[in-house]
Amino acid sequence: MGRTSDAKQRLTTAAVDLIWEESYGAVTIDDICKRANVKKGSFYYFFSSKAELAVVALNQLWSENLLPHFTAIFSHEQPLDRLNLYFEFLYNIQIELKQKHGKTLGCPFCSVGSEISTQEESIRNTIQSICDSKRNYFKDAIKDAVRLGYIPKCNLAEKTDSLFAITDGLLTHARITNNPDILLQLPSMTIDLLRVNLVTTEGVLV
Amino acid sequence: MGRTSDAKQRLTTAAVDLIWEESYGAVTIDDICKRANVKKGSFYYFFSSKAELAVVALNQLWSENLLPHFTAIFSHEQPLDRLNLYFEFLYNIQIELKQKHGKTLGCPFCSVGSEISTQEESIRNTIQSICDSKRNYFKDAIKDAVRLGYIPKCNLAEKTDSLFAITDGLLTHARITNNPDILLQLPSMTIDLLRVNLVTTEGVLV
DNA sequence: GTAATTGTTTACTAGATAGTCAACTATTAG
DNA sequence: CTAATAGTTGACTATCTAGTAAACAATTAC
Repeated sequence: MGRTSDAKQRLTTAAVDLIWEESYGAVTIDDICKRANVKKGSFYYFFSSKAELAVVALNQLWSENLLPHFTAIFSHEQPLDRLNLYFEFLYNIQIELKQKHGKTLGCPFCSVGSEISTQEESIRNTIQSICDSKRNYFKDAIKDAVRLGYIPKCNLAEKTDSLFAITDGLLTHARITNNPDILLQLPSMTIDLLRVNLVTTEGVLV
Repeated sequence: MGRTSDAKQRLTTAAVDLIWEESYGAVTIDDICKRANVKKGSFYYFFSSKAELAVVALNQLWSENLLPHFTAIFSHEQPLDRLNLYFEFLYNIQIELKQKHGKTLGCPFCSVGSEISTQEESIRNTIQSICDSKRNYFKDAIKDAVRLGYIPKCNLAEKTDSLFAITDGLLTHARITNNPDILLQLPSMTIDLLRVNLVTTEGVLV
């Protein structure tokens, strides 16, 4: 009962948009309110601080906007196909964002995480747990690729870390250089990084 | 002639310290002045804005604090040794910073670049050119490793990008997880990434 | 010494920003 | 209808922040 509203939703959407495009520190509560068409009094009705909003917004970006794609992509049977589809997905996002904003925005979790990890522990924890979720999709794909003989046996944790690091590193460089095209190298980089057995998988890879 | 002072130097040092530890956006001109023991009037005598100071500070961090180490490390004859020495150097920096601040600070160029690349073009350009310089040390090492037969022929630009991305990606994750130890995987990751011919280089590596 | 140059200090303004509060509005259960 | 609940609004305060300006202090060339 009581009055209903989607103001809270508008605030989280506005927060993600603005923070992804600019940065956590550059965006003020007033900015977010203006973008969401919400008065500041209402902001404080729903959230007690920018950090609290950011935690909700980042979790929502992950679970509502990205997780469904991860679920779909990483449910493919061929583990190396999963990775290539994921790389394509990443690239398409960056192209879309660049068309919209004129800027390559990279990964919001990386950008925000790198920005405020030393300051806002609540946001750091949020991002760390999102990273863990992503990491597991990589890990399972690599595990399956080993099991199916596409790549040699290896230190699973280390391979996962390197795959994760190379994607986030490239996304960061894409943002810094405002150039999404370096992401196109990901499939080929991954073949080397995972020491993919090209003979065995000639038919599987593109 | 005229009065002499090292206030400008104190300001750039303070700026690097604070921005590396926190973020560009979280640090105010007042913060930098306080840390440097410089009054704000003097700040504006030397710089016209925080962005201008940041450009000078980042360039100085690179050319005075880091470049000498790069020059020393990457002048080694064995290209794979150069990389391993560099990884060790990176790790030692992060350990030192963690002992000092209790936090793993990662790469300042990545953090700041990721934070403000969509906003302050002058800083973006500064960081991009520093990245290019770093990239060339990697590139030369890889080129030499190919020439000396330690790694197979490859797309040099792509290999350089992946090596650069994996180091910066790991540094970013180290900051986000406040854990420098993942950097210890870099030598082993690089062996896979470069498809190092272990038979040929058995004596060279480690 | 003194004039020119270089750097310092203090006090100031204007505007941005976070955060509060009390009055108001809409919705629904009963 | 009405009372409880859920959300909205606008005006307000206090503080922070960027940026300015004019007087002052130190250094050196002459």
